[in-house]
Amino acid sequence: MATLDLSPISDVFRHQGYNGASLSMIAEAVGLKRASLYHRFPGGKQEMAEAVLADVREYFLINVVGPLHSNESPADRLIQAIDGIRIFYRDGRKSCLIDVLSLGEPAALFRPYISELIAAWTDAMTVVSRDSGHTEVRARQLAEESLIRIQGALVVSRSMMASDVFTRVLDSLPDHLLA
Amino acid sequence: MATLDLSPISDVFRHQGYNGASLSMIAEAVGLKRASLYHRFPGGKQEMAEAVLADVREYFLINVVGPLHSNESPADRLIQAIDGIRIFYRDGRKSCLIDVLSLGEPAALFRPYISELIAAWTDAMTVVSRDSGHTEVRARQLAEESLIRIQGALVVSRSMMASDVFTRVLDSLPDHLLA
DNA sequence: CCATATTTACCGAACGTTCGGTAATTTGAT
DNA sequence: ATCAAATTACCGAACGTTCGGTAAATATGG
Repeated sequence: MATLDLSPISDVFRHQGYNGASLSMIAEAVGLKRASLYHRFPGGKQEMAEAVLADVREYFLINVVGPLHSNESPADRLIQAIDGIRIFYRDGRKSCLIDVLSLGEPAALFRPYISELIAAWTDAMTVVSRDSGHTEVRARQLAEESLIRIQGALVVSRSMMASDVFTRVLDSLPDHLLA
Repeated sequence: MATLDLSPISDVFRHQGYNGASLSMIAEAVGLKRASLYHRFPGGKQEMAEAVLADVREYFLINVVGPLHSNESPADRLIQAIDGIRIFYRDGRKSCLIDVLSLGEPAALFRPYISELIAAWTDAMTVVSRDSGHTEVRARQLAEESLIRIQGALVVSRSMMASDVFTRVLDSLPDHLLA
């Protein structure tokens, strides 16, 4: 059986975007020939991207959204979630699929997946912020703001090749999000 | 003669990314045949992107950086700059070349241009923040933070197709940046 | 008429995808 | 446990299309 490891494919999409990610790159990344990819993904490139998105979704539910909903203290929950985020983005060295897959005409194919991902993430941050003492409305504002800062930090640190920008934003999250 | 209008090319790059922007798309956008582009841009696709970046740079220097350095009040300066930003990004409906051109392997070609653009922008916001009463160090922090929030808002509002996210961030800029 | 601008026609390479076929593995009946 | 049958995994070669780019021919304006 040996279900294929999706993270090399994820890396290609995150680094190249959807259009920029060629099947040759993907095949080389997973150690298969181009044709063999169609055994694992009969739906072709689009199915590969969808599989990667599902994989990312699972990671986020387990390592970010899950911790944010636990019954520990808001501060502890947020610390765990931040760790999950930091690891996922490799300290800001890896781009975000939300960013990268929302470009060009292929974006339409993934909008539903991406919207759901953003919603789950924002909701979870809203919960931990509210639990720390903020009103529901304020908590939602702060959660949205946090998502924006994370995405912005990823763009800026990538375009300047300075990953400390991302690290700094992550470290400041508790102060921004919690009462 | 009639020097070519670069904004259609800019739009293609911003919507599709560098890899995703094909010469066919660009040719159609400017109303020329593919081959004719090589009369205007002997350097090919890369020269087109560089020309667009130079065009963007000029816009920013005139409509964003310039106003931020004027001798009006910091609040008035910032308002003018925000207008320049809002128009440039069409209320968040258009992506940022800084984001889009820092993806994939072609990113290396544009890193110098992009770094300079970011530096000029950040410096200008630092000036207006310092002039409003903040210390140099704090002003620089806030300027960097503002750039991050703008870039993040562009990503989020694009991926959710909700341009109000971007508008809200722009409107909140004076409160964040000025003392 | 001349030069510049634009076009048509074309190139090799890479694209995503399909297909026929071959190892390798799993299954099922003995 | 054995061995043929069936299934799974993978590959090489080729498909038609589009890519970025070039050369030769035509159109346009001074």
